[in-house]
Order: sequence, then C-alpha cells, then structure tokens
Amino acid sequence: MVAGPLPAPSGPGKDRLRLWIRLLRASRTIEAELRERLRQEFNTTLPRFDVMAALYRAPEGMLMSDLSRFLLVSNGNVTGIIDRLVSEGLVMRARRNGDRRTSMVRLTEEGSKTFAVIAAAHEKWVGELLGNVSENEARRLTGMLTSFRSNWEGRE
Amino acid sequence: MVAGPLPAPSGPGKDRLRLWIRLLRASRTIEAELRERLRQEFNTTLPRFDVMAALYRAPEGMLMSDLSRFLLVSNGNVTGIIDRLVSEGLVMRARRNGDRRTSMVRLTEEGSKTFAVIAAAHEKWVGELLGNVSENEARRLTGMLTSFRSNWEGRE
DNA sequence: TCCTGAAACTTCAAGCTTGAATTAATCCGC
DNA sequence: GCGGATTAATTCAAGCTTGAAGTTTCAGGA
Repeated sequence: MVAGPLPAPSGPGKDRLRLWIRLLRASRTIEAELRERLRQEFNTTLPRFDVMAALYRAPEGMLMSDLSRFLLVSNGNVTGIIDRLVSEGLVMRARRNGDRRTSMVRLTEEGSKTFAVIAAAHEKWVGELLGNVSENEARRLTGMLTSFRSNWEGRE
Repeated sequence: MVAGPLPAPSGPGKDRLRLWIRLLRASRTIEAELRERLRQEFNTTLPRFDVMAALYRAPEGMLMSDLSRFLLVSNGNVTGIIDRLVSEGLVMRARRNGDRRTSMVRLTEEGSKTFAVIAAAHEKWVGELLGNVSENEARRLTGMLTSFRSNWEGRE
C-alpha cells in the first residue's frame, strides 16, 4: 500500500492511487515519529494516548462502545487498552448507571494531569513535524481532507 | 491522536494539529476499508499486500533490509510476514549471492499472478474511495503531501 | 411473566508491530 | 591472517488489532 512503483504509473485513476500512497506514507512517517517520542519521553504508546485524548474531552466519561466508534477501532481492542490504563491508575471504570451492561470509563485525576502534560508536548511535536506547511496551507489541506472523507465514510 | 476536541481548538499551531488529525482519520478510514475488502475478496491482509507490491516492482528480488526500509516497518516485522507468504507459496527466499548473511526475496510465479489480480482490484477500490477527489485536486494534494514530507523525513 | 432478540462488553486466536537481544557473516585496520 | 566493529537477518516478549464467539443484561411483545 505504501509502495509507489518506481516507473511512475500513469493512466486513468493513477492520480488517486498516487494520492493514496502519499497520504499513507505521510501519516505512517509522522505516526512513527510520534510513537517513538511518546515512548522515549513519556514511556507510553500511541493507542493509550488516543484513548486518553478521547476521555479528556469527556470529563463525565464515555462508554466503551463510544470509545471504539470514535477511535475507529474494534470493541475488543479498546477493552485491552483500557485494562492497561486502569492498571496504571490513569483510567477508571465506573459501573454506576442503571444499565449494568455498560461502564462509564473516564480519566482519574492522575490520568488527567498526566495527559495534559503529554498533550502539550504532542501538539508541539506535530507543529514541528508539519512545520513546512504554512498555517494557510494547513487549513486548505484540512478542508480538502474533510470534504472528501465525509462523502463516502460510513457507506459500508 | 485521532481525537478532535469537540470544542474546536484554536490558537497558534492548532491548524497543524487539526490537519494531522484529519490526515490520520482519513488514512485510517481508507485503510480499514481496504483491509476489509482484501480480507473478504482475497482472504489476505494489508501487510501481505504491501510486501507483495514492493516485490512486484523488483522482479530480481529484494533484500529483507531493503523491504523494511521501503515499507517503513521494522526488520523483525518483515521476517514474519515473509515467513507467512513463503508458507503460502507466494514468495521465495533465494540464498544465492556471495554474501551469506543476506537472502534475496522475490515473488514466485504464483505470487506474481496472484498479486496482479489483487492489485487491479485494489486500484479500482482506491479510485472509488477517493472518487470525490478530482484528478486535478488529487495531483495538487499529492504535491503538497510530497513537499511537506520530504522536508523533514529522515531527520532523526 | 416469559421469551426472544438486541445491545454492551469481554474473551479468544491469529496476525501485525516494535525495539532489544542474538546469531551469523563480512569488512577492515593492523 | 587476526580480531574487533559493522551489517543482515532472526528471535523474542510485550503490546496492538481484528473478527468471531461467548456472556450478561436489557427491552418489548405474547
């Protein structure tokens, strides 16, 4: 998927394929860099960061199913990540509302403080890594990505 | 990482963060769709497809280390994927040149034929999934992504 | 009430991924 | 040649990820 044929492909549809390859390479490269820094600087991982970021926006907590929908990952996946975050004392499961199937998951106080620190560094890193993109260009690119995505996402 | 705060963030540097979040969501969404189709239609996986795509462009074969560099994944990772592809008869290891540490890896005849079929479907899918991006816009986006990436990639 | 179906999670096996440690072979300065 | 550094690949433990199967709980109609 990441492969871009050296003899550059041409023909109908090739431009979109090339776009996809670039998109994927760009996001993989950035992702790898962020993962490495999270590990080195904070001894954590990208999935944990993602989960904590989602929970940080929801002080009242989230259902497991909301989390997996929001993060675009499977149900079982979230269970494991939350398990680990709970064992680290950063997240808590609160079995509190009427429905005993569900549990509200949220950051502990420590989790919230920890995340705030990591998030600040993360934002700085992203700023650096995308430093050659002007703010204007960033907004334009964002717009393009948004519009194309919303047009087909969730179809199947 | 995928999270985009609901109360949209603002302030210096937020545009780049937002761009990164969009980029990541877009590529994850497309990736998930492609993975699902590869599984359903061809009973294969994205990593296997990536490896085969790289090998398809190199009929003479590739070293393991070339593969991992090209695909932006770790060394040990490639070993496992190649092991599985070999056991499926799609790839062969040829320990042939002077250096006995290395082995040239390449598609078998069956692997090559199989890949050609899958790649055609894959290209069609990408064309569909990015259908709302005009060819022109695709070229523009590709250009932006290329330039920004090449400016910092490989720094550390 | 009881029963059937749906919903929210968890569990599980298989595969992917990483970074670190290990093994094997080559290179190169002496 | 010898011997230490380098390079190529594999192995390993830990964690991530998926899709499928299983468990518990809830909801709504007969």
